[in-house]
Amino acid sequence: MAKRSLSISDDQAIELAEMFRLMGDASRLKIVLTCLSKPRCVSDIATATKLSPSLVSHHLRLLRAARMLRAERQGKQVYYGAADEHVRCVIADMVAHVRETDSET
Amino acid sequence: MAKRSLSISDDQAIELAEMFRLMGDASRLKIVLTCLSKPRCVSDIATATKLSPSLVSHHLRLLRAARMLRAERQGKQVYYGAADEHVRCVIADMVAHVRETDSET
DNA sequence: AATTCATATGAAGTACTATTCATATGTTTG
DNA sequence: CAAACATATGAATAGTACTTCATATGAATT
Repeated sequence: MAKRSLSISDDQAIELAEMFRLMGDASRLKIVLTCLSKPRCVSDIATATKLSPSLVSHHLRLLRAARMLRAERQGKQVYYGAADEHVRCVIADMVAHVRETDSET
Repeated sequence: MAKRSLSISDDQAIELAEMFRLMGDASRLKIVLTCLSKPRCVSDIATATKLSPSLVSHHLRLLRAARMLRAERQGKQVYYGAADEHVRCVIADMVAHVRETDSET
């Protein structure tokens, strides 16, 4: 494996930052984590995160627009889950990494 | 290794989100990436990122406060680098992951 | 010690974003 | 079809954050 280069273009930086920015809000982060392991409907996400359904819906729209989450209607409910396996992995890994770092000290 | 649980406390979510938030700005992300592989002085970071020294300094203060970067004075210059090996790894991995995802499509 | 270079700090303005409340859309059930 | 439920959307507000410009601090050199 070659030495990792960390230089990126301006466009890449902006795109990358956008993904981080979405995770950079506690409400959104909790929402993402809630429906990452398995799809969850909006009201369940709201209950689990203790956020209002309206607020959850607003955030879900952003996460959906960024292709991080994917929506699927089932009757009255709409289920949200990771957009794809890769997204799931990336996010799970990021969280795991940061939690490791956090629990050291 | 047990099945990864992704549930986190409110405090953890806030702390985690704070780290993501810092990476969620293109200017800051570029700054971090610039001085991650080896310590760089402020003016070099400014040149590399095409940002004003003043702006770079402002952002460096935030990154330093969050213990992501570490400052060391050498004469007139102040060199900034990863606060520790773990931080370097976490950030490099996050970037690598996201770049993989990005280059697929 | 005065000047010059490098970095830091402070104030100000502009823009953005999270949240709430009210309302609308869409779906099922009686 | 009406009522009830789930989700989505829109407007308004309040708090925050990025950036710039001016200025200050700190270090080296002559």
